[in-house]
Amino acid sequence: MAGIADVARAAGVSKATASRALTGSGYVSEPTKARVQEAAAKLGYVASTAAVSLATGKTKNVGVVMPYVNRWFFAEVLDGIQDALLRHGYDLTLYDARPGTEGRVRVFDEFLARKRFDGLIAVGLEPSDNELDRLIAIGRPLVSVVGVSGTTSVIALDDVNAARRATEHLLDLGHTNIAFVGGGVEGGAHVDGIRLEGYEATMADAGLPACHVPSPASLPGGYAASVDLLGDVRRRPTGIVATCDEVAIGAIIAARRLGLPVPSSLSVVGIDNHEYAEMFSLTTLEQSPREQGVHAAELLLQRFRDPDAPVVEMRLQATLIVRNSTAPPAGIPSAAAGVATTRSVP
Amino acid sequence: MAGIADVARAAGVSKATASRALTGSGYVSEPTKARVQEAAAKLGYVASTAAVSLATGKTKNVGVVMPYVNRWFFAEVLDGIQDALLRHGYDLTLYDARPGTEGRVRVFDEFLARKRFDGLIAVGLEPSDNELDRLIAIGRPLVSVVGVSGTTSVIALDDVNAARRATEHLLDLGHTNIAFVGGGVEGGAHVDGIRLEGYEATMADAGLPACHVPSPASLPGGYAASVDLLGDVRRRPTGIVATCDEVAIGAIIAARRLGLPVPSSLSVVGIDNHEYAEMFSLTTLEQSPREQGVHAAELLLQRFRDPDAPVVEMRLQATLIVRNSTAPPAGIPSAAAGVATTRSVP
DNA sequence: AGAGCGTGCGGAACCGCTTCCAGGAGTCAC
DNA sequence: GTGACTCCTGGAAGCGGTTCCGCACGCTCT
Repeated sequence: MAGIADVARAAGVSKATASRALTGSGYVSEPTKARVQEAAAKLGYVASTAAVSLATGKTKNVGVVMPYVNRWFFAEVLDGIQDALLRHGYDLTLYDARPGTEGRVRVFDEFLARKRFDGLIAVGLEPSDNELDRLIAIGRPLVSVVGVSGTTSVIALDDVNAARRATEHLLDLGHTNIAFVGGGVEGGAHVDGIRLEGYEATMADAGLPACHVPSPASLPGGYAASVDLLGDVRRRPTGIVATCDEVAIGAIIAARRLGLPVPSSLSVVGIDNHEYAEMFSLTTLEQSPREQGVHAAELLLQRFRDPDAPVVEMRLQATLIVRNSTAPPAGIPSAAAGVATTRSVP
Repeated sequence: MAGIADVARAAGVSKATASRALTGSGYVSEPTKARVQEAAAKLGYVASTAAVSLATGKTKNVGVVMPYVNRWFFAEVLDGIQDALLRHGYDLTLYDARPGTEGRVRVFDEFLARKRFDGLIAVGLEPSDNELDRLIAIGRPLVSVVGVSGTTSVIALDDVNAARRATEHLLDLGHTNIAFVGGGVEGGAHVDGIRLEGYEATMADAGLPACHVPSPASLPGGYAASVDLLGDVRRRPTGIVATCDEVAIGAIIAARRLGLPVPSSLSVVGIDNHEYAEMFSLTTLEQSPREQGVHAAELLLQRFRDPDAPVVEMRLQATLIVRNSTAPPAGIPSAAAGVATTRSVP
C-alpha cells in the first residue's frame, strides 16, 4: 500500500506539497503538481479514507435511513440517491430501520451515533419523537424524503393534491360512486392517510359521499380489499381511487377475476406510475421516486457547501397519465373519453 | 464531542487504560473498567470510526456491489445482508454497478479502490475479466452471490437443478409440449441462460423437443413474450417453464387475457417464490434470496475471523411449492393432480 | 532472599493524512 | 535598498484512537 509519503519521495517533494498537489488546495507550481500526480498514478496511490476523515473531519459519505429497501418506492428513491451521490464522489451507507424491529433501535442508538457520514437522508422514516430527537442530536445535515415537515428539509409528493386530482379525474368522467382503497390499516404508512383525506375533501366538495376501503399498500392487499368491495353488488362503485399503483393493479386484477371489465364497468386510478402501470394500462398520477432521491441527495450536497442554507420544503406535483383503466361510467358517453389513451400534462 | 481523552480524565485513568477498558482488550481491573464505562456513558462517548480505522486497519464496514437495487431479487438479498451485518455491528456501504453505465466504471476505478470496507459482497455482478481482476486486486475477502465460481466464495441457487425440477414437475403431470420463457435477450442475466440449459437437458432426457421463447426477466417482458407465444395456436404449448416468477406471472396474465384458463388449458411454473406468487397461485421453485444474503454476510464475517478459511461454494437447492397454476394437460386426469394445492418438499 | 511471572497501569509512538506556520525566492513600488 | 506582496515549499503539529513497551506491584517457587 503506497502512502502519500511514498508518493512524496518518488516525486522529490515533501508530504505537505504532495498533499496539496493531490487535493488541489494551496499553492503548488504546475510542474511539481504534474510530477506528484504522475508519481501517484505510477504507484497506484489511493488516499486512506480513514486518515482523510480523521484529518479533515469529512467522510465523503452519506447515510441513508429507510424502513424498507425491498419496496418499489424505497428502492427507486435509493437508486436515485445512489446515482446522484456517485456523480459527486460520495459513498452511501445504508441503514435499515424497519419499524418495530430490534434492529431499528440499534440503528438509532449505535449506528447513527457513530456518525460515519457527513449528512443523512431519511426516507419515509416516520420517526417517533424520540427518534427524531436523536436524528437532530447527531448534528449533521438532514434531508427527508416523504417526511413530516418542520425542522428538516423535506422532499415529497404533494399527496393531498395528487389524491384530489385522481378523484377529480373520475369526477370529470362523470363518476359519482367512487371508493378509495388503501390506508386505514395497522402499521400502514402515514401518506395513505393523507391521500385519503385528499380524496374525502374532494368528494365533500363535490357533495358526494365518500367510501373508504382499508387495505395494505401492496398488490395482494389491494386485490383482497377489492375482491371484498367489488364482490358486494350493493357496495360496488363505478370508480376506484387507489392509494398507490400496486393497490390499483390489485383492484384491476380483482375486477377481471370477477368478470368486471375495466374500464367499461369499473374505472381505476392509481398514484405512482409504477413500473407495471403501463402493462396494466393504468391511469395514474405519476410521482417519480427516483427523482425525489436525486433531489434529496443534491439538496444535501448543497448543504455541505453552504451549511447555513435555509431549510427547504419541496412539494412535488404529480403528473396525470391517462391510460386505459378509466372511462366514463356505463351509460354516460363523455367528451373526455375521446382522449383517454394519450398522455396529458397537468 | 467527547473524546477518549475526556473519558480518561473523567475516570481518572490514562487514555491507554480507557481504551483497553472500552475495547475489552488487555489487562484492566474490574473496578476501573466499570469506572471508565460509566464515565463514557455519562459523557455519551462514541469512538470516532475514522480514528479507530486508522489505528486498527479495520473499518467495521462491508461493501456490497450490485447492478440493481430496485429488482426483487437484489432488494431481497440486500435486505438479508443488511440484517445479518446489523446483528454483528457492521455497517454496509452500497455500490451500484449497473452494467454499461459510466457509474459502474467509476465504482470499480475509484470507489472500490478506496477500500472503505473490510470485505466485499458482490451480488449478481457478472464482472468482466478486467473487473474481476480489480476486485481481487483490492485484497479484501470477497463473497459472491450468484456469481461465477472459481477464485471466490460463492452462494447461489443450483439453477440447473431448479430448472430441471420445474420441467420435471410438468413432465410428471403428463405435459409433453413445454416451452421455456426467458433468457436469450440482449443484456439479460447469465442465470437465465443456465436455467435454459437445465430445461433443455431435461427435455432432451425425456426425448422431447425443446422450445425456447426469449424474454426479458420482468413481468412486462414475460407478458409480451407469452402473448406472442400463446397467440399463435400452432406454437402454443400446454406448459410453460418460466425463468423467474415475474415472467411466470406475466405468462399467467397473458393467458387470462387470451382466454386460456390456468391451469386447465395452460400450466405455468416459475422459479423464485416471489412475493406475488401466492396471489397468482403460482407453482414455483422457491429460492430465498434473503437467506442467500444472510449466508453471504455470515460467510464474510467468518472469513474476517479466520482469513485462511477455505473458499466455499454453496449451491442451494430450490424447494418446489405446488399451487394452482399447474395441472395435467387437458384430457389427462393424473393422480398427481390430487395434491396440487399443498406444499411439498423435495 | 531473589528470581520469575501474572496483573494493572501510564507514557509515548504510531496509523496516514491535512494544514498551520515559517521561511525563501522573486517581483514590484516607493 | 527596503518593505510589501505573491508564489512556492518543507517541517511539524495535529486529528482520535490503539498498542507497544516499560515499570510497579504482589504473589509463588526454589
